[in-house]
Amino acid sequence: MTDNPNQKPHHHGDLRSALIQAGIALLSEGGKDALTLRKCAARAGVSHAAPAHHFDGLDGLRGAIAQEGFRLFRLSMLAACDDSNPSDLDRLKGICSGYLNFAIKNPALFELIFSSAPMAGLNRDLKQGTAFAYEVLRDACAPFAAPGQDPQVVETQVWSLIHGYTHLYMASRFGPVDPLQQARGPFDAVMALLDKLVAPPPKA
Amino acid sequence: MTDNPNQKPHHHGDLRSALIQAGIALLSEGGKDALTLRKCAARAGVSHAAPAHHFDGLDGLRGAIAQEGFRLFRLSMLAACDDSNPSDLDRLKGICSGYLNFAIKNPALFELIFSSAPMAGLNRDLKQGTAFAYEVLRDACAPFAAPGQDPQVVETQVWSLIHGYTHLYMASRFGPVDPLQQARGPFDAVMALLDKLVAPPPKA
DNA sequence: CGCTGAACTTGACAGTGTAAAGATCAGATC
DNA sequence: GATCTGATCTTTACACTGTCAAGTTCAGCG
Repeated sequence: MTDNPNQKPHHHGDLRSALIQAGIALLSEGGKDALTLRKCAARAGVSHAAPAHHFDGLDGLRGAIAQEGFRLFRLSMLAACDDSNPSDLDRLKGICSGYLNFAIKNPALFELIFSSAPMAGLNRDLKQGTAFAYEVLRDACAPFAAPGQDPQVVETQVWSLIHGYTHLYMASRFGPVDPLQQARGPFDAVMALLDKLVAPPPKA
Repeated sequence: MTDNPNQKPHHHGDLRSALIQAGIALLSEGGKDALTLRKCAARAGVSHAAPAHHFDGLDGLRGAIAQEGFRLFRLSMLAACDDSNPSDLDRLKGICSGYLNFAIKNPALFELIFSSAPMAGLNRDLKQGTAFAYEVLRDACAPFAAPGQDPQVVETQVWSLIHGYTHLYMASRFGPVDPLQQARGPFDAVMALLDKLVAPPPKA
C-alpha cells in the first residue's frame, strides 16, 4: 500500500525540516528576496498554506532558517582554524577567516542571520544558537584580554572589526566579491590591526 | 483658473523629489518593509503607477533614496566633530560617533544605503554620493597612516570597526537600542582600539 | 467501528510590482 | 491663434505574495 515511495502520503513526515532546507536552497539560488513561503511549499511538494502549520508566518520561517544558519556559521568558523596548535593570534585570525568565508559562500543566509530583527523578538532556541556561535569567538578572544579588563571589550572589538569588514566586503565596498574566496580584498591588511592586541603600547 | 492652490494640477511639478521624501518618511515610520512604490505614490498624491516615470522600478527609487541618504549620512558625520580643533584622534572618534548616531536616528535608511546591492549595479550619481561620504572618513584617517603605508589600510580598518559596531548595535547585539542615543553600548570601549593607531608597538 | 485531532488542501482576499494603453497638458512650431 | 508633440500622469490589468477561514485526509486510540 504505502510502500510505494512514488506515492506521496498526505502527511509529509518531516515537512518542517524540508521547508527549512528548501528555504536555504532558495536563498542560495536567488538571494534574500527569493525566500518565499509559497516557493518553499512548492519545493517541498505541499500546498501553499501548509507552512503555516509549522511556522508563525514568514518571519517564523526566517527565524528557523536563521537557527540552522547559525549552526553552519559556527562550523565555518571552527573549520577555518582546526590546524595543529597555532598561536593564539593565528587561531583568532582563523576564526575571522571562517567568519568571512561563510558570508562569501552563503551571502543571503549571512544577511538573514544578522538582519536587524531585534534580538528581543527572537525565540529561545534561536537565541541559544547565536550564543553558541558567539562562544567560538569568545574563546578565541580570551587570550587577549588584558589582566583586570572585562574580556567583553576585546570580544566586541574583534567582532566589530570582522563583522564590519565582512559586511562591507559583501556589499562590494572593497571591490567585486570573489565567490571562490581567492581574492578577499584587503582582508589581511585589516586583520593586521589584531596584531596590536598582543603588543600593547609602551608605558612611556 | 489655475490660481487656486487647492486645485491640484495634472502635473505634480516636483514629483521625483516628493517621492524620495515620502520614501524616507515611510522608512522612518515603518521600517525597511514599509517602503512601497504604491504608498509613496499615495503620499505624494499621485496614482500608483506614476513613480515608474521617474525611477526604474522599486530598486530605482531605493537608489535615489540612498543617494539622499548618503548626503544626510555625511552631514551626520561632520556634525559630530565640528568642535574647535581637537586632536586627530578626537576628530576620528567624532566621525565614528556621527556614523553611529546616523544609524540610530535613521535605522531603515542606514540599512538601505549599506544594503548588499552590489556596487557594480549602482548608477554614477549614487557612486559619487558614496565617494563623497567616504571622503570624510578618509580625511579623518589621514593622520594615522604610517609613513610608507598605503593610507587605505588605516581607512579600511577604521571603517570596518565602526561599521561593524554600528551594524551589530543596530541588530541589538549589544543590548537594546536606545533611540535617544544616551546608551550606545560599549561604544567607547570598542573605539579605544583606535588609540593603538597612534601608539605603535615597540620594536622589540 | 467510530472518534479525535493533527496535517494538509482549497479557496479567497488585500496588497505588492509592473506592464500596456489612454488621458491631460505645457510649450514649441507654424 | 491653432496645432502638434512629447512628457507627465491615470486607468486597467495581471501575476505573485502573505494570510486567513473552512474543508479534507488520515493515523492513532478508545
